[in-house]
Amino acid sequence: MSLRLYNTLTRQKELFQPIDPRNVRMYVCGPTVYDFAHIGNARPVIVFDVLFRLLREIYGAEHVTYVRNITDVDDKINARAAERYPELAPEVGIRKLTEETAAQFHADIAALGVLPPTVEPRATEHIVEMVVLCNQLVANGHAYVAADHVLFDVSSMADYGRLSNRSLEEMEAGARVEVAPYKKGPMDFVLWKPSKPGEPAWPSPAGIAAPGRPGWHIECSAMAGKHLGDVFDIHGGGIDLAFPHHENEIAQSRCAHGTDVMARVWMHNGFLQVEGEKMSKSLGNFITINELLGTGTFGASQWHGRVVRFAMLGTHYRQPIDWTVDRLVQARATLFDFSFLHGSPVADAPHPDVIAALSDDLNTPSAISIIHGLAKSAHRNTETAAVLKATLQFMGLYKNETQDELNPGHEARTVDGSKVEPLIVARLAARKAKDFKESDRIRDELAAMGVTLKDTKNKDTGEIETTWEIAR
RNA sequence: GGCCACGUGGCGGAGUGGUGACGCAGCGGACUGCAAAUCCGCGUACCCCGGUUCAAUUCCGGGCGUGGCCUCCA
Repeated sequence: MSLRLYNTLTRQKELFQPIDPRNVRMYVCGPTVYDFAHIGNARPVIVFDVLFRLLREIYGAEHVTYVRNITDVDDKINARAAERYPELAPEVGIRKLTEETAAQFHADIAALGVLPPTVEPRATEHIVEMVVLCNQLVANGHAYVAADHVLFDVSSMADYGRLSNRSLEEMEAGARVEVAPYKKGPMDFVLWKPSKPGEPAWPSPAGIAAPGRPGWHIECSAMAGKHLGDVFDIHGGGIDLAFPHHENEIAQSRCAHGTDVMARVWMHNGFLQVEGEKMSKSLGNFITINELLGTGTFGASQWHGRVVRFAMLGTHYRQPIDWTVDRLVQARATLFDFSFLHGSPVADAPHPDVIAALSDDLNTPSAISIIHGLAKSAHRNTETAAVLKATLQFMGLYKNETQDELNPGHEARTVDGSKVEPLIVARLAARKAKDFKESDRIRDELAAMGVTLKDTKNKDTGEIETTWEIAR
């Protein structure tokens, strides 16, 4: 099985060859924990969860290390904590906010069928590593100290801009931001900055007396380096992070460690729109995972996590995706169709064709197409049904839910089975007597109770047997 | 202004230099007393204009449209 992945660094699909097949290493930028995660945040989490699962399948679960960080030091966090917990000391309020937000994030993505990563490091637990990086970069001439800041000197790096495919001249020409006076070059970026009173502060690197805090990009370099080494296999994130965040991560890590690359393969998922528009708070179409799962505010319905996941994976990860109610409706309908697998046995392994489809740069739509093919024969063939179920489970798309469970908030009428059974018996008797008027009346009566009937002919006895379920 | 994606049938969405995936919806049929479920069948879609080619939706150029980055937004 050969895995091919699109590498942003080379702009083509490449055969994936891990540095060490006994320890395949992947890093994905996780959330900055200051607010509910939104549906755009969910995309990379889901997409790289699929890749994680695929790598585990190919190389063995114990041979994959997946690091997804939590960034818990950031200007937005400070601002939000002060706003929400004005009565608390800043560090207490910040801690409270980041803990709560991280817990919410975990609950949200667990509902989306996302496996926990191997390591989930927090930025605030890696300050020492960040300070070390800063010192290394100053020592080897890639960074300098100015006005109590540590700044990365982009002119010191020959191929800065390689990932996002832009030259320094282009960037400077296009720059629209006022350049801080202490910067040597306009594109130089902050590795470390002094803390204002009330802001989190740590002892600064590079002989700076004033306490300070890290810049935006350094935390990922520090955490990736600590948990995955100077060079690792895959780095993922949203396409909007390619510049400047990933570009700067690369600059810091490579210049500190003296390597040609930071990660061998860089993967970026496409952007997400909502109902054809950019998602933004001002447009009022900003939608969090939590709202989708629990509130019924999007499309006047609550959506099961697997429905959200299925809807997300219906589009290839690099394509733009338009998040619409209709998409969720269709995803839910498909999952309803698969719920005939409820209670059926599970095979040990997913279907190889699905692994093959995913191995072609995570072609989830193609994988789903193969799944539909399996579903066709699974209606008659219990072995195929078991493989289908294993395949769906492998992709995190189905875990033995009933239709009711897949339809949260849709107050399923509780139906008293003991009342249904006698009516079914009576209807069968009426049918046998060819009293179809009576049998239809009973079916209507059951329908009014919210019960849908299915008649099947028993292959062995030739008898008609009736099963029932609660109507959708 | 610079850089970069995307534009496929009513909808969603793969893919390919030449036999038009797949799903939803729709239509027809089988089965059924009727339903439901299931099964079978049905769609000459590739933004526009040029170019390359025996052949382009697929390659190249231009245009139009949508979106992203260059503003610590995944």
